[in-house]
Amino acid sequence: MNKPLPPAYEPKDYEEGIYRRWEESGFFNPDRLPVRPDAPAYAIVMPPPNVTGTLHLGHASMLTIEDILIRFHRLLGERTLWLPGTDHAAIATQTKVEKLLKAEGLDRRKLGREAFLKKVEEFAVASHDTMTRQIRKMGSSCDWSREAYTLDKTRSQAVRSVFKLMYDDGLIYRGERIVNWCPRCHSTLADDEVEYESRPAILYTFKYDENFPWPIATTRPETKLGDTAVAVNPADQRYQGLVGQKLSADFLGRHLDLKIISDVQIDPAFGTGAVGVTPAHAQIDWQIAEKNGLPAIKVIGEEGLIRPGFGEFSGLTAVAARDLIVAKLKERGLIIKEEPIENNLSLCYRCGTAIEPLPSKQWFIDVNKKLPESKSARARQLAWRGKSLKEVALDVVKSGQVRIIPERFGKNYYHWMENLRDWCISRQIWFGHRVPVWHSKRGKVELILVRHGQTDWNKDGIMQGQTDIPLNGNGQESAAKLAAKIRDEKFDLIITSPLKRTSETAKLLNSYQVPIIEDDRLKERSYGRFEGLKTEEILKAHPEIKTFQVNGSNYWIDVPTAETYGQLKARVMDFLGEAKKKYQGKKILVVSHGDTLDMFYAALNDLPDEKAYGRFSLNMHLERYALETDEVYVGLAAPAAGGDWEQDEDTLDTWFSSGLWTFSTLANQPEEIIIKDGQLSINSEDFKKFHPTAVLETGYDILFFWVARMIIMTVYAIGDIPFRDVYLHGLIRDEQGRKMSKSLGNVIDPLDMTDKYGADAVRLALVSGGTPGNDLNVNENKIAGSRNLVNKLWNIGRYLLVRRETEPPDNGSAVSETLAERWIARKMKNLIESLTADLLAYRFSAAAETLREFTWNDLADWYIEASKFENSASAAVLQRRLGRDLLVLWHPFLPFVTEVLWPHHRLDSDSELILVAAWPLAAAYDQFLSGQPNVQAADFSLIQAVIIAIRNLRAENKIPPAQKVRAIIYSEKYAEQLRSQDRLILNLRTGLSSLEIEAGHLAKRQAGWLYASLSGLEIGLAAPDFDPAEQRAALAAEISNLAKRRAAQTQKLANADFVQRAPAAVVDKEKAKLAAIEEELASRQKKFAEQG
RNA sequence: GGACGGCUAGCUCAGUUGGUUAGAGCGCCACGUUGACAUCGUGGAGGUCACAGGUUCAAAUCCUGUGCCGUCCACCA
Repeated sequence: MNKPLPPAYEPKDYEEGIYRRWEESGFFNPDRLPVRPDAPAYAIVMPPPNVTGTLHLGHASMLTIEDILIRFHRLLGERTLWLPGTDHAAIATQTKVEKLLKAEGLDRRKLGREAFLKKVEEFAVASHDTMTRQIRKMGSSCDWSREAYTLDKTRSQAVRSVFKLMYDDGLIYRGERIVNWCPRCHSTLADDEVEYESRPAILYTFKYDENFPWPIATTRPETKLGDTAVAVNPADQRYQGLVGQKLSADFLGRHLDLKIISDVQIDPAFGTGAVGVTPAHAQIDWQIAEKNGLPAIKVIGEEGLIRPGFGEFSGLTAVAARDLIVAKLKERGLIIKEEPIENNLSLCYRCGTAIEPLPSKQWFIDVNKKLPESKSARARQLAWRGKSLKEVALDVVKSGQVRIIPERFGKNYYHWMENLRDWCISRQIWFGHRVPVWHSKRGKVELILVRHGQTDWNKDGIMQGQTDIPLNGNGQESAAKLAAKIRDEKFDLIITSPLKRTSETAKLLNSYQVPIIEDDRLKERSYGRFEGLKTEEILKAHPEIKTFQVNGSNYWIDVPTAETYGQLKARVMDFLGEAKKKYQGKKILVVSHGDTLDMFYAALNDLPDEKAYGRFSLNMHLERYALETDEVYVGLAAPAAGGDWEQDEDTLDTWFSSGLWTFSTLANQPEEIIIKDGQLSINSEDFKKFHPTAVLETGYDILFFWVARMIIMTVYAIGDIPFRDVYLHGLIRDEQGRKMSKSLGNVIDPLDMTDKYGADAVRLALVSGGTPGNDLNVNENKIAGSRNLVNKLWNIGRYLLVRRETEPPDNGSAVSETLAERWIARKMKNLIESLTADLLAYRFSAAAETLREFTWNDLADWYIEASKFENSASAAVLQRRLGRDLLVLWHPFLPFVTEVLWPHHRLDSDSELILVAAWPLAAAYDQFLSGQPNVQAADFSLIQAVIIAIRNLRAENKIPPAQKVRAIIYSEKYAEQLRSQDRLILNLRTGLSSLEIEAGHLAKRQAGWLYASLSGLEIGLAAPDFDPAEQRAALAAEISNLAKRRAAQTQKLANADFVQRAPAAVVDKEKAKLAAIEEELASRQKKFAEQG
């Protein structure tokens, strides 16, 4: 402790050791803090950084702000907890690892789920370790004993519990919806995970076919294969009267049934005013389709390729299909216009791949459903009964229970929340929380479909329908052949159409003699009076029958007097519905007919009917399906009932788990998370003490991603708010206000900076100049500037130590003897008060600024300088107090340097570590202010003014610093006061050889002297070499300036409106000002005249 | 298209409910070895508070409009 401190602070020599001492002290842990039993709790949960790599300046800024809050509240004596953690960041991490694998020539599918997850975990662990080291480097005083991870056991328990609760309350459902699909990630994305980028595109105006009445416009011709309607604006004159009609088109060989509908969302001015509606591949179209009961045809599949069933286009990428379609349309002269436009392309926010909107079966959280009545008292207080998640989440902010800082972001929050759609929470990636849903394997029905063999009517092209024709030899033979092939397959049951051709087939296929059930619903489509006729004769006689061709055969859409495809499909759906329930766990062979099986195909593959036509037309092939039953189990673990359950393949959106962060982190064991009375209950001391947390501090960029979701999830699960305040900091940008990014090469690595300038300097730079919600531009210079302040503080500390050793020990007097002491004591008292207020109000930059000003200007430049020339017995006590308090005030900002200095400055009653010192008391300075009440501390500013005036006079008149000069001050009013401080005036860089103070006015300016005037006093400096003309010119300039000010001031006071309407205090102030100006002006004018 | 933010000294930013001659840090200029600190000290220059109207006794501050920069949301079929 006694070894001398080096003249410059070297952060590297101390930081690691200091942090270690803090950690070893245990004081980061609120349980081990020496606080009063009734001390208020103060908790912040750290926004968990993603385990995707390393920390950037944004993290550093977050850590700094939170650490300032935490250290401040710890110094205030509160039971303070800062809970650290990391986020598994499902998609982000998986994408990162996939990239790394790609470099090794591997991909996740080659590895398989388990091996891949192992790789991801390895990566996550490594990056976790790097990051926690970096967090320590910044001096973060978080409680590592409570560290959490969004994917650890306790957090998993929370995730599953909340999922189950929401499922049981009907808030989580599974449904087929249009989702944002990333073909590269092979997963859905939430609405806010989609980014938009303006890209040039071509808007094609074209006709579906030559006969179609109007052209339509699109940038995505390939999706037009799935059009099911044409929409126009209801007000559009051009299409009046057409709405409601049905048209069909032959779009490059594909039959389209298009309904003409109207919708207000259609802009009549865009393109042709008519829009092809593609429900499966556009959000808006999906909504329009829902409103109008239109079918959705899925054209593009999960791989981003055109799905089977679209002829030559199938298997092409969307872009290749587009090119081909455009080329074909051109060939047929159907393209009317091609124009380049700027198109807003939606991209995956993680990998930048173009998003493909497509319908998919996913898990959703219903944000609009009314919540069941809650049993908890707190929940009733929130008045959420009968409200939706969305409404409650709005309510807690609108009512002020959760306060957003800065306030203006509240508006953004409301807007976002009000327009929130159901939240798609399932992802098709592997890394993350697996959806806690198990599907019953036992419940599965295996269906094998097969068509009957040939009959004579088949052979002759005669329409059979429900006419009962037996198999011919050919048919029997092929059935027997197939029977041999499937001889080893054990069916539980065969269900067949009762017609001969099918029941005979069924018998031939029944190698194991299982029961055969006949079912009328499996019969062929009825063709009524056309049965028994040759097909070409029918068509000749009835040209009105619509047909179209698939694979060389005609398919008939509307056949008079016969069963429609719709009716046939209904039979099939009915059969499937019953089979699902009746034949769980069974393997069933279904023997049926061409058209009927086509409808099976459509139903089982979720395809529109026309896509299925002809599927079973040619030979006896088998199609195998597993009928998914709806039997699911939702729970915290796999159901115990044996191995008949399979867990859902999907994982959860990473924000689902981080949405639970404030309370899931306050459980220490999975066992502490319990579902009770339809509410989640966290049975831990931590939860009772620290929830809701005091403040959530994070960047405004994740207000929606995270903050909003935490509010939704917590309000629901706990029936309480997650935090009282939300403090949103701005983003850290480079000096030109650009985002820091690797590609721009403008990234400042916080570690480089801490190495170079120390963590304290980096922290201070990240806080000063920043206001909530506003971005902050940072460059290295700023950090260097902060380092200078740190060094200044270091040297103030050193100087006070030197003083203590050389000065006589204190006399115990706590009453300030000198004016400078009373002045600085008053300043310090005010500082403590304003700093405390600033920190409580999250005004970090203002607080740092105030502190800096006090430290550098008031304390170092004035008080310490003054004290060098004062012989005061009270100095020792005051300086100990000042030194001690200064360090504590700076500690939240500059934890390291203050801790290094602390042992030298702490009082005997203080703790050994500044980490747990007591926040300064403003009242402690009253004792220093109590003596000599007739002298005001403010009078020190007179001395300052005199000193500055002398320095000015010298500098302006170029008197070399080395040249000592005589000085005389004339003053009626202040003579006594000035005399008491003459040592300061003589010594504080004024360069005086002697000082006389005369109680009276300067009678006449002398040649060889320089003069300066202040209100109520005159200063003269002996300058024999100086030209009096210059002095006179300076005086003249001063007079003119004063005269101008007097004129303005007089005018102001002459204004009757001002005098009448302005508050009296303001008017008085202005009057006093005028008087002062006039007095000064008069004295200058007098002098000017005398000199003349 | 909607919303929000910014525009104050060369640069980065303060400026609380309207009320001294609009501030700080960095940078710049000049000078400088007073018992801690050149990562320092002293002094200085530098501003039509984006623009145009308005309200008011009084506007950087409140209102309206415009421009530029930035961000978010919606969305382009």
